[in-house]
Amino acid sequence: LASSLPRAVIALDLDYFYAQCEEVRRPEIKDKPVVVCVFSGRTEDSGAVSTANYIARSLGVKSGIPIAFAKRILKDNQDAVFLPLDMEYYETVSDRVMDLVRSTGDVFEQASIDEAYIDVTRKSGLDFQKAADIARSLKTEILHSEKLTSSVGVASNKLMAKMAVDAKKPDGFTTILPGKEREFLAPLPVGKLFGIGPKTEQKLEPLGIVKVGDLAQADLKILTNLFGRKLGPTLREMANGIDTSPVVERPIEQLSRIVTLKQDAQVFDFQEVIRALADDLSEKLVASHFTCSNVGIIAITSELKIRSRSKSIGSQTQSADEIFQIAGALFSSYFHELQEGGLEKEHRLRRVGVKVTGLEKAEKRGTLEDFV
DNA sequence: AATACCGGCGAGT
DNA sequence: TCATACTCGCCGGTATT
Repeated sequence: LASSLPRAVIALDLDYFYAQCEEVRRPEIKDKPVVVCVFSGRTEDSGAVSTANYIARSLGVKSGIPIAFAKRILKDNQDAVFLPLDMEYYETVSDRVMDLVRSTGDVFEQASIDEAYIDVTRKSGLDFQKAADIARSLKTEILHSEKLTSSVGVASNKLMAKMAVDAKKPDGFTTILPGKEREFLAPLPVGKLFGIGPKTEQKLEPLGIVKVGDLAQADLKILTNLFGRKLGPTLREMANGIDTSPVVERPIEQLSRIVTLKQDAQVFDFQEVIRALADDLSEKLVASHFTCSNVGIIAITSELKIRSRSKSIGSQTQSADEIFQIAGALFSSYFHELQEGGLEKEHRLRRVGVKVTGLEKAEKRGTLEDFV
């Protein structure tokens, strides 16, 4: 009953995307280490590395490390280039590429700014040679139109297509034929399976589950006890190369904005910051014709603990004032909670954010002229 | 008992 | 060493019906 019909799925991943976008607009940096940074503005080099090109990666610079650390690694490399994130530009490039990808498949699903899946079951007639040809020409088209290299994976479902993409990059091309899924996965360390991170890996290790092949045969009861009634069984399915989730273009379901404060604040004057975040979110909602029914706040403490509070509102809104009112109230009550709890330490906040969920497409409203 | 909501955690780009 | 800005999904607990 749970079996899904045979499919041909392509996963596409634009290589080291932000850094490659920077290389495209400034070709002279192509043979240098390029590091795209999110400067938090606390000090000169505070912040984290978002993406680096492969020259920088080969020297040890990777996503998530502090900018100061990256600079130390590259201190003897006089031609290393550190650039600030320019999301607007990357989004513009991404939108053009995604239009191309969308038009290549029967069904399209964008997974992130630089990743997408397409179902090509119909277009390929389930002939994997044909599916691979489609993937190959998509790669070529992206290279010609945008000068961007990409990696692709062709397989029988989204999970396996993703595992295929990850098998070889940059500029990779990997096909996993139907029936060869378990053979491909079995020798990999469990941590390489998409969805299994450090925490899950640590929980599996004491059970002697270190390879995906081990997980594929693990006891269902043990997995269910450890990971819950949904996730436990799913993990074993994944390890067997099974993934019935369809390729579907899904509307966005949440939006958030978060900033790092100039300094950790005990009782910070949040009015201004939260106002700005709320305005930004409202603008984004209006521009994308969405409304939201839930407003939340995010607080990251000095100890990097994440705290959140949220509130459903009875109706759909996209008003900056309303979002700001609710976010402000949530911060107020959060502070009161902390004071009553006497958690002095937790008072210090490093980053604060606002989040809206319960997104729905806004009814197309008449323009002002319709009313006068 | 089923469903909805909430806050925390984990994973990924 | 210092530690961004997002998005999505699941879990357990609690409230609502």
